[in-house]
Amino acid sequence: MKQKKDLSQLLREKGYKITAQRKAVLDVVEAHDGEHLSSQEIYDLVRKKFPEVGVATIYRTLPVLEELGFIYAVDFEDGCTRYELHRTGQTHRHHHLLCERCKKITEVEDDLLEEIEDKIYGNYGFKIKDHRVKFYGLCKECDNKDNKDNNDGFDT
Amino acid sequence: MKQKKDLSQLLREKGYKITAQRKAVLDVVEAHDGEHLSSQEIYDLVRKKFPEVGVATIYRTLPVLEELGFIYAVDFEDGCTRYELHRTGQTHRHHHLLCERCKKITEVEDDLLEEIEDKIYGNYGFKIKDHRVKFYGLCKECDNKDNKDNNDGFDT
DNA sequence: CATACCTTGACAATCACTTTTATTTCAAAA
DNA sequence: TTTTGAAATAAAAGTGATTGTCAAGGTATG
Ligand SMILES: [Mn+2]
Ligand SMILES: [Mn+2]
Ligand SMILES: [Zn+2]
Ligand SMILES: [Zn+2]
Repeated sequence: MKQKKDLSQLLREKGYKITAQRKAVLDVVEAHDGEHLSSQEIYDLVRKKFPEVGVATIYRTLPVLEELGFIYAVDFEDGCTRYELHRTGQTHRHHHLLCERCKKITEVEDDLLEEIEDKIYGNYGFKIKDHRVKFYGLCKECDNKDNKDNNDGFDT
Repeated sequence: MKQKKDLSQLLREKGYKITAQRKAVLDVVEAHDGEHLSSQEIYDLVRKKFPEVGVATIYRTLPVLEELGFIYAVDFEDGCTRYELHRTGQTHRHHHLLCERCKKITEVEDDLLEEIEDKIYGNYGFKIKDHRVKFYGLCKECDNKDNKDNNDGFDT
């Protein structure tokens, strides 16, 4: 109820029309803050409230919401585009930790990249506006499990 | 002629068979070091030397070469998987700078992330093994062009 | 309300990639 | 060498996500 009236406003500003479908799609993504829903999952969720909506509408709406800055597309290389809420205040995309074992995804809100981005500007003259960062490895739980399993010192 | 005999060796070690198709695919990626070829582009290049090869073979071979550590898959969100040579000595994936204006892709060989990865291990207990990092912005040339175009101080 | 233009739903089409099937090749054993 | 069975291949059909088409319906103004 805080970002909702901005949708109408922003749609209008960009010359888009205000429709129930567009609101419904945003509602779903907002209701699932913290998750990374696929287009199909969003479609299924929208249909619960709005059974007659078409898939194409979902696929057309998501890029519009992204353009307006309400959502971000994310890619976890699982064969489909996923979306997450762009939380107000977030200036850059947050990073993701992907556990190779249990597939859990953890969000890292700290940006941590300013220094690197300065170095890159110095070395390449490339002016960075945003980034996509994924870290692959083992989450705390999976790492602990590993260490318990082979706690003999074979490290060669 | 330096990594080529390793292919046979590694294929054997992993229980894969040594085939002309697999060699031909690696040859193509090696011959295009510095580029980011799509599966289809690789297919077309392999066919020049090996006209009877099938697409499916290309799609099956690329993940095998990736598993063996010869190539990396990269994703520039243009609807297809691209591959690049895994240069010997490279321990982590290098980063890419993507210019939003001219679409040029620049490689950053410096890792620069050790410090951040330590912080993440401290804060989340997540043990990082590798990463995918893309920076979006303006390359030096496009940035210079921009600054020349509007060199009046409108910054509000 | 009327007009002009957007947006939508249904569904066909596309696109990258995978699976299937019949056939060939590899390499270990005879 | 020749045999032989598993593994790999080419070609074609299939898959699943996403996009294009188009007639019908909705939205914003006057
Ligand atoms: Mn996230
Ligand atoms: Mn590269
Ligand atoms: Zn885990
Ligand atoms: Zn540029």
